[in-house]
Amino acid sequence: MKISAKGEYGIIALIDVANYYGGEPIQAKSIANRYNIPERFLEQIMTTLKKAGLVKSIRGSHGGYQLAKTPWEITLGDALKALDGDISPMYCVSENNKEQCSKERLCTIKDVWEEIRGCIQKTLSSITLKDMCNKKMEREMKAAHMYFI
Amino acid sequence: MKISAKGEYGIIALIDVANYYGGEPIQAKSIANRYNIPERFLEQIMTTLKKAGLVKSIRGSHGGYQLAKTPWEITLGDALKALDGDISPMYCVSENNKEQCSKERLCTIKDVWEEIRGCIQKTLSSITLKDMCNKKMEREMKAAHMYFI
DNA sequence: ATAATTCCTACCATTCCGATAGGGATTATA
DNA sequence: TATAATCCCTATCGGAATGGTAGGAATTAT
Repeated sequence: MKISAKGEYGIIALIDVANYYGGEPIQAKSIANRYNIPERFLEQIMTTLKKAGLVKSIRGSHGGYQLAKTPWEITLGDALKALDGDISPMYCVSENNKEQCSKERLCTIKDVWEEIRGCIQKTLSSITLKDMCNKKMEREMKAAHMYFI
Repeated sequence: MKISAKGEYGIIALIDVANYYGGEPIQAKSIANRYNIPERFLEQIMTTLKKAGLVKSIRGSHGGYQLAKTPWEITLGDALKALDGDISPMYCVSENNKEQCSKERLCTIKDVWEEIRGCIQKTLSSITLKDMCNKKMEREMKAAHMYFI
C-alpha cells in the first residue's frame, strides 16, 4: 500500500513545472538538482508524464518541459494514475480490469476495496496542481517570516 | 498501492474463523482448501494473525484457530495492519515512523498523504468481522433464493 | 502408537523497483 | 557550421519484496 518513488518524484516535478506556468520551459536537470532526484530517472518519469498528456516538451538547447494544461486542470489523481498506473487497492476493482473474478458473486470483500478506491480517488482528484502551488507559496512565505524573526 | 495476497488471504481466513465464532476451532487446512489458498502459506499467515492477538490457536489433533476477541471487536483495519504492516501511502506518514523527513518543513505533499491515510484508516476501522459475516450470510441467502427460482 | 494439527526456520523463484548507461535526435547560439 | 544543451529511446542491472515451498519439531486427541 505504498506510493512508489516514481509517483512521488513525478508529483514533485509536476508541481515544480506548474510553478513556472506561463514562463520559460523548465529542464529535467534543474528539477533533479533542486529536489535531489536522480537525473536520468527523472527523465524517464517526465516521458511518462508527457505520454499521459500532462506536460509537453521542448527539445534542443533551452528546451525543457511545460504543463500541457492549466495548473487547475491537472489533479494529483491524474498524475498518480499516469505514474503508478492505477489507484486501487486490489486488481478486481481496477479501472482497466476487464476479466471478472470467478468468485465475484459471493465475494463480500470487493465492496470494501471499492469503497477504499473511491475515497482515495475522491481525495486525489480534488487537489489540483494550482492548489499545491498556492500551498507551497504560503508555506514559503511563512518560513521566510520565521527567518526574519 | 496494492494490498498483498497475504493481506487478502488473511482477511478471508479471519472472516471464515469469525463465522465459526463460539464453536469448534477451525483448521488452516480447511480454510486453505475451501478458499483455494496454498496451505503452507496460510499457516504462516495464521501465525502472523496469532502474534497480532487476533486469533488464538489450539495445537495437536482436532486443533485449529479461534478468534481471540469477539467478531465485533476486530476490524479490517486491525487485520490489515497486522498483515501488511502499516496502512499508509508513504513512509513519512506511517505510524511507526520515528525519523522526521529533512524536507518536512517545506513539504506540501505530506498533508496529502496524511489525508489519504486518514480516509483509508477510517473506512477500514469502521468495518468489523461481524459486519463481514452478516454481509456474507445475506449474500448467500440471496444466492440460494436465486437458485430456487 | 498414530494421526492430525500447529509451529519454527530456512530456502527459493519470480517480479518489481529504482535506478544507471549508452547513444541518438533536435535545437539555440556563437 | 560547430558546439553545447537538451529531450528521447532502449537496454541493462542489483537489490528488495512477494508469494510461495519444504523439512521437520512440538503438541494433542484417540
